[in-house]
Amino acid sequence: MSEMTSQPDSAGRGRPTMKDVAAHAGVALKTVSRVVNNEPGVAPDMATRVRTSIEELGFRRNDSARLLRTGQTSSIGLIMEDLGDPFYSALARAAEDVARQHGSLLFTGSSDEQPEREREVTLAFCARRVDGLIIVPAGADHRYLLPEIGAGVAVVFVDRPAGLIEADVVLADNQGGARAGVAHLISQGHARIGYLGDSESIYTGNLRYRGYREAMASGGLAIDRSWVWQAAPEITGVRRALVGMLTGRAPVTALFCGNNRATVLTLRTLRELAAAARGRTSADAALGEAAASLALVGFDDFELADLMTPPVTVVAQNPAEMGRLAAQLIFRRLAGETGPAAQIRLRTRLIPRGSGERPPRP
Amino acid sequence: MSEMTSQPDSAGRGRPTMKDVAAHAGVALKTVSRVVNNEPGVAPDMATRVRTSIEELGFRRNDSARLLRTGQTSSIGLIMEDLGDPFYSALARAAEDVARQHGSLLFTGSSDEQPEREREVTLAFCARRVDGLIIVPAGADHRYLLPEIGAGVAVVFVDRPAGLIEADVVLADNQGGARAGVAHLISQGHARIGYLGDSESIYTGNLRYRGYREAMASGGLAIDRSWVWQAAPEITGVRRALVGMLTGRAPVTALFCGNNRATVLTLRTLRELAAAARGRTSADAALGEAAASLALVGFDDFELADLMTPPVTVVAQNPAEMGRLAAQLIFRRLAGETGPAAQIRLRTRLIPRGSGERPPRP
DNA sequence: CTGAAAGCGCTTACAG
DNA sequence: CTGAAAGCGCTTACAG
Repeated sequence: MSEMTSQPDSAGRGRPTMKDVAAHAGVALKTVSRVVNNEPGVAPDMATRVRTSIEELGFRRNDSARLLRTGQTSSIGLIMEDLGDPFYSALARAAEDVARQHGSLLFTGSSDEQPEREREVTLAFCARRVDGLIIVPAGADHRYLLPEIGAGVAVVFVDRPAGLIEADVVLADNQGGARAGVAHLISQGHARIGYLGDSESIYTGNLRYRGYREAMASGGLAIDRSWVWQAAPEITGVRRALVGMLTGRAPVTALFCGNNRATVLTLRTLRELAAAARGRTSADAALGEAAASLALVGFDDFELADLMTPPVTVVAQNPAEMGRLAAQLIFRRLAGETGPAAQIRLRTRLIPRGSGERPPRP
Repeated sequence: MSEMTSQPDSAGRGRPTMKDVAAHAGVALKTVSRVVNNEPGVAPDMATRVRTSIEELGFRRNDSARLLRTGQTSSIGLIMEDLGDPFYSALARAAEDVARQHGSLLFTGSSDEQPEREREVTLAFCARRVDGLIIVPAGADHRYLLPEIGAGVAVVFVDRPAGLIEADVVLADNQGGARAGVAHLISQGHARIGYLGDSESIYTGNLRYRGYREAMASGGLAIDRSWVWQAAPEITGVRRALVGMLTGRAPVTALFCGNNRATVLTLRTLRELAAAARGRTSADAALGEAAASLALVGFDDFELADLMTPPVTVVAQNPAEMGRLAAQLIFRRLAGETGPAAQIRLRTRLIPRGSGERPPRP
């Protein structure tokens, strides 16, 4: 009275196994395995019998058990700063597609930029014996991965390189991109150009700032220290920074933003400053005018940049391409490729839309 | 010469197992298991010996093997339309956080709105014996999940209900939200209000369109069929729809957009129409003016809505809250809760920002 | 406190 | 073509 229904014996416990199917069909377990895996050499009538039992019992192979025996798990793990951030979710989606093409499933986890959490999530993936790891690192020391790599786990870093270990990495051309963005502003006639971006302790922040300085130097332009603001972008800091840059002894006429968040917060603040200027003191009015006419180029493209007023000129990265390449590197390694650690550097693309083509205010 | 190094014996194969640790430490395998799992009742010196061996061999427990024995996998699967879409990635991130709190890992997969792919990804998760599934359904028939549910897999649907099976579901108040959005436009004096959204064959598209009709009926307003456009939003269709609505015998003065993409495409098109009007025929100019003054309310909030010109009034859902609640339902079920299928309906929130408060053009 | 045996659900390697 | 045995790396249940 329990073999003819697809419901399991008791509350949730005990799904049918190959053993159950074998008993039901009156064959050996191995025969069931052959049918399930489409292995050749099973008599047609026997195969039919097994398939019928599978159907009746509602059997579905337990891949976890299979993979334990096989040694592979057909899964990879992706660790990034925040799955909820459009940059990373685009990257994740692309990685997912490559994984699927290779019959792999994708675990995703967020580190919130905390090294400890990166490590915790990564090791949890390793405990499940993922075949590969794609890591957007938060930490600076990845030696904890050495045993994993030694055991054959394929590891690829994205957006920032690994710390203290050799590993494949997919990067954007941070320095070159920033240089091009700032050079673009210079070519529009700007000489007083500010920089607002991440702290130099962050890999990308460091390189983009360098790009800014290089471009200024190439243009023969000095940098006033009141023009530079480097910290994790949040609204209060950005506001203070902008007011400082726009009202100092040598107010900037253009600004380069080091990342996505910095750009968006800047846009919000500029609009606020411009609005606050109406019907106020002449100092406010001057600040408002400066805010309203500031030229702007941002690192990272973002949705709706083209619908801003004016549309925002950006130096675009391609997160999907980064995710795709990283995943492809994983599967190339898993397929046996043994060359030295690869370093892929993706070109950035300057997209002029309006905000970066404004002339300097007289 | 192979026991003192943390490198495995041969190329990638063979990580140290509990058996290896036991041999190395000269204890029984079970003792190693006790130490690894912090079970009580191990003599301190023995525990130390085992820990030393673990360290030296670089042992890390294989959770897959453990979970095979335990019957749980401490993982859940999330299937949605597109992990790369901000709406879904916000949902995914929230689900990830809840999973982490419960010691679970998260598999993510995209269906691209294809029923077959939804099924394929979902069943792949089931083959790994995930403990639970969070599904944003693409298909309309989920009976294929019956064996899984019978076997104890917790299943929760999000954004749209399950098809042909009973299951927990977390929904937004689609109809009420749309009704409120349209009523808001009516309260601003609009009488000719268009609707641009998904086809009625889509669950949310159907309900939002109903909300639109209800609000119009409540306001005693008739709907001209030239005001309604229902299809998957893409730029060409949206453009044709808008030109039609703005130039017909009874041009609309306001528009309600049924979702995120519709809103964004509309904004893009309106700007284009307004720009094209300058220095053209008088017909173009009239169209441009109508486009430039159109009042707009959109279903779904989106980043930078506040920076549009004018800022966009929306009926906001809360994807993170949806993901959080869905994951919580999963773990409540896994904890033994056996009540009937829950249906959670989340309120939407009207956020006036400017575009929805414009008066009708005379 | 410690351990030898059986088993989770499959596949691998080997007989018939 | 079919199957009985061993084993993947752990935990469970039971002895000492």
